[in-house]
Amino acid sequence: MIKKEEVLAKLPDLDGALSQDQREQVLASMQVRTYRKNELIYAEGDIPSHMLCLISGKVKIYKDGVGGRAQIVRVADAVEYFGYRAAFADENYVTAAAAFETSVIASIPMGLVRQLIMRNPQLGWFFIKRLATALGKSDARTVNLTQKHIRGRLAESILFLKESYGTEDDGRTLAICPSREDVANLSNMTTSNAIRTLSTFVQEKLIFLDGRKIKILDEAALQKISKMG
Amino acid sequence: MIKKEEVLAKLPDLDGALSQDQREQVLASMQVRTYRKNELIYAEGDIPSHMLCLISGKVKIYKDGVGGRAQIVRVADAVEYFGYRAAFADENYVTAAAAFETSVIASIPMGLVRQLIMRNPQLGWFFIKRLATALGKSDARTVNLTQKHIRGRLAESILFLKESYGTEDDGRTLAICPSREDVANLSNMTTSNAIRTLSTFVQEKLIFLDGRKIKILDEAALQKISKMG
DNA sequence: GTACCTTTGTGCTGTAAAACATACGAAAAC
DNA sequence: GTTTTCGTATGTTTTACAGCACAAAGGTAC
Repeated sequence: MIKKEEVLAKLPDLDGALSQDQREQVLASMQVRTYRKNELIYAEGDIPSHMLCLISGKVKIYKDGVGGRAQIVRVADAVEYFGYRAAFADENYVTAAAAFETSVIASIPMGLVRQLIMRNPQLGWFFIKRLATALGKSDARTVNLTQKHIRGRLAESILFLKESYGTEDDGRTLAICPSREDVANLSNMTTSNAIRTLSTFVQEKLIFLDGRKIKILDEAALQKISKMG
Repeated sequence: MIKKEEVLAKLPDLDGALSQDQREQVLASMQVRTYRKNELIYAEGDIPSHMLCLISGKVKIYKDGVGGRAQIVRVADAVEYFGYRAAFADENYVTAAAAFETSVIASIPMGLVRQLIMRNPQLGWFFIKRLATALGKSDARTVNLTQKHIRGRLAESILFLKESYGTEDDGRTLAICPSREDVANLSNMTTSNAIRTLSTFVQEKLIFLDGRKIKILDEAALQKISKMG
């Protein structure tokens, strides 16, 4: 069982935007839950009643496309807010979210978030910045996934995972251990091709694989492959 | 020459968020310019000093990808604000914008926009909603462009153009006349394939072509093709 | 332990779409 | 008025990749 007090210490204060009073309001109405590995956090079509905050763990946000193939569109790392886009756009969720690994997530009623934004322009600015950044990334992703060839997409995904989740102490082994299917869903390819192309990367000494662990051996080369397409 | 007074009448007041005072501030610092067909409005890497408002005309926002192939990521129709994402995200432009056809565009200094948002939460909310909606569309676009086959992508683009720009009085002829290259850049395909696939759509009586004019003959079928992939 | 299932790895085949080639009419440049 | 350029159109070739099929390895249940 996670105690709210423990979360309290970790909860980011939305870019310093909240007053002590508002902060307490948020804490009072906040719920905390733990999700197991691969557990669904919300599904496509769900009503986005709460904003979520990833206290610890890792989360993938994905869309199911044609023929059941999933595409991971975003990921969240601790500590980070997520799951608010649909509510702001006045839509139901068009994506689903699931835990990459065991994750602790706090939820805050969207109604309260809206109230706070209306009283606190700095908080509004916080979300404007986050949304604008995410939109830029999404646009870049659209072009990368459509125009790059399979090797370029895989190289990009590996760098994306390093960027998003960081590395272990050696600075080269990715902090996340995704299944081959997750890699495929990030890179817009079939699992077969993710496995195959990872293998050729190993042969070319670009990466080293140990089960699901991915160690980057030649980042410069990966960047080149990613850039060239 | 366009007079500011004419623009004034058309300028949307940002969802009714502005006070009369703020409105006048905007008008005082606003610049208006006309862009010719295909003229560049801003380029990738430019510094986004101004927010833009499309008073009349049509605009495409696109990214140049691998091998000089462009991908249209968004379009703007009159009257609509655009070109603010990069400034909000504190980045230089990662996209370029050009006029589909002759367009009149007003520009407002981003500094003023930021000031107004900080004083006016409702204005912040206006942009949060717009950004959140755009992000949802961008995510959907990512999946559609990557997973659908060429016919599905083309069908989707035709419906997207109808959605975005509407039709002539007959309710079936698209209000925009894009070049085959524009269609290709919307649909993530080569110009050759855009031409070829448009031709087969004509043969199948789904659409009728008259130069660059596109008339939708069987919207239900197009929707089915778009959905199936 | 055995049985079962999931994940991973590899080879083969068919095909969608890019690349290439070529042609033609219309607009633009001279 | 001629030439050049550009947009459109269509046929052919090549290739990257998805879709199997199948085997091995690792987990989990009993």
